[in-house]
Amino acid sequence: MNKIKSILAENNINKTKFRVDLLKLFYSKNSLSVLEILDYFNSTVNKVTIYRSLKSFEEKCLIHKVPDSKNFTRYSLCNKNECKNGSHAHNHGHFICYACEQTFCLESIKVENTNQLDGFKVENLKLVYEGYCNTCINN
Amino acid sequence: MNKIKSILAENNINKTKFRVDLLKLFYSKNSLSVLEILDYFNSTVNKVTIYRSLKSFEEKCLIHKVPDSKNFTRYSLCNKNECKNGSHAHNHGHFICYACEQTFCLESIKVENTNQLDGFKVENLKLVYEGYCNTCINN
DNA sequence: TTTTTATCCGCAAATGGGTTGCAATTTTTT
DNA sequence: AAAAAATTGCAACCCATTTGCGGATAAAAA
Repeated sequence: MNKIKSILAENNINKTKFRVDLLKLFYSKNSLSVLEILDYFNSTVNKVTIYRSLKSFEEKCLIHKVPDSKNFTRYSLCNKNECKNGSHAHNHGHFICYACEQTFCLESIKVENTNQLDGFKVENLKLVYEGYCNTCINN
Repeated sequence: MNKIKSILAENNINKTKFRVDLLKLFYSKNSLSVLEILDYFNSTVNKVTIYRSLKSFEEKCLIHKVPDSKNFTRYSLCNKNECKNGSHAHNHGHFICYACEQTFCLESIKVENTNQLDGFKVENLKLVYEGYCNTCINN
């Protein structure tokens, strides 16, 4: 997939084998944790490299952090309309599956922080649905 | 405050000086982290004791975990109407202040998971507001 | 109130996600 | 091809949280 390499190039990220494979992987998954990445590459890559690659991708708005069932670091691909110029405004809800522990971005659920709260100045709102995804229900 | 001791007694928790003081402290704060508790007691209590007391309180439905700005462990007093018999159903929203990093339970914001989502079976919904609390705005 | 039993406590050490320093390797630039 | 910049792996570290265990304390039984 040449698209992957051009994305890296556009964002001034070196096209090393690992980073190309990692970005490719993100295009095939809803979200990824460090451990899942480590497993996918069969520990042929150092975890420090993973952390640094994720940080780099995040700074270039390729991926953004998503809530995780265990509060670990987990990322999903950014939506180009939402995240730009190093600023992540992923104003959509998320779904966490109790069974597979996967996190899904709910692009259709737009989060508007219009709510006024007595005693508070609201600047942001986070919406996280939990339950079971269809894949887990039908397995 | 005799109320504190009777609550501990009802829940089969030993009324040690520390646990009485800790529960009392919860009645005077919106929420507490382990570090805040450690500071309050001027490190006269071992942090392991704090972790174990919190765990015990949580199991007895005296306190429940609340979201924290840094993903640390943070607890607030339970609402007797919501949490019972070791099961926590704190179905209300939360507010996290960017400045003081305090978490507030929004008892008035009831969270109903009525939303149907295509491809998912929703069992729970979490709502976290972020911004600035009045105390921080007016200081 | 003494004995017994169940809890609770502190200390030390371990666990585990995430980070940092640094030297070696690879990619990009010139 | 050489120099400059980015990436990698290794070891060590940081820090929140957990676990094992012996000793202390509180509650229950006698």
